Amino acid sequence: MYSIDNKQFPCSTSLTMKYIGGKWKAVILIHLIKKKRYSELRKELPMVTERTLSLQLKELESDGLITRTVHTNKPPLKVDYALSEFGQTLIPLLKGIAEWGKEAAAKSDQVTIVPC
Amino acid sequence: MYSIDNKQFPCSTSLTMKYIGGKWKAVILIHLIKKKRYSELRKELPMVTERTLSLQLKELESDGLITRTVHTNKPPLKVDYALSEFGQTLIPLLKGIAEWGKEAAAKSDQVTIVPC
DNA sequence: CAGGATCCCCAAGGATACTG
DNA sequence: CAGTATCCTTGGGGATCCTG
Repeated sequence: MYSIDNKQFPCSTSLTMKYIGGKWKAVILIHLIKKKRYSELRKELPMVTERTLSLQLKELESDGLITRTVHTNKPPLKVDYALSEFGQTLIPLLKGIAEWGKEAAAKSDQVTIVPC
Repeated sequence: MYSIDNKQFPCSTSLTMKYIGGKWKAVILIHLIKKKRYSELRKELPMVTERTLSLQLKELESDGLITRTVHTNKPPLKVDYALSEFGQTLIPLLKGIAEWGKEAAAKSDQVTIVPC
């Protein structure tokens, strides 16, 4: 049994899901395997709304998975996001998740592949 | 871009999360690596409420990840749940998720390990 | 025994407009 | 450029009781 900030997680699986669960966290993390500007991230993830993206980034940062670096403080701002050392330990898992999705799409007849 | 039942998934990662995301799906799946009776599952997962467990099991079944087998139709019923062939392809990933959680708990100073 | 039915609530997430 | 602020919707999940 694990606990973070007085919230309980009954097993290691649920603990991992606290970090990468939710609708977009894993997607954002996998895009941050390469360090990226906020605006680049937005362009790559148009399906995630501004508000949600920035909330998720904050959570990921406070969870210690990513780092946020501000390069100028006079507008226009430049902000980089990247995986922290801790976040980098997730890379194999993230790649596994993406890979399984691809294979599942190929196998399952419930999934259809559509052009963007 | 993928689509299931008219819902859009922009990348393979989000597709995987559709299957194992949510608060309990991965936890339930990992417990079903060994075939199990409904009542056994309930005992092992006391933190998941009845309603949620049965809803999640239904979803997992309709997603094709698990199979449900009824052994008697006169009460008392006996029902087994197990990973389907498709669901079994998730096993390495599920183990990876559980494993990362353990290591994260050991490393992170935000996580505390508490007795049940 | 293995769930379904009901009621409820909160938090995740969406849309849009605005700002240091 | 990189976010906040505000408002709103929805559905995931909890608690409890009931049933084939």
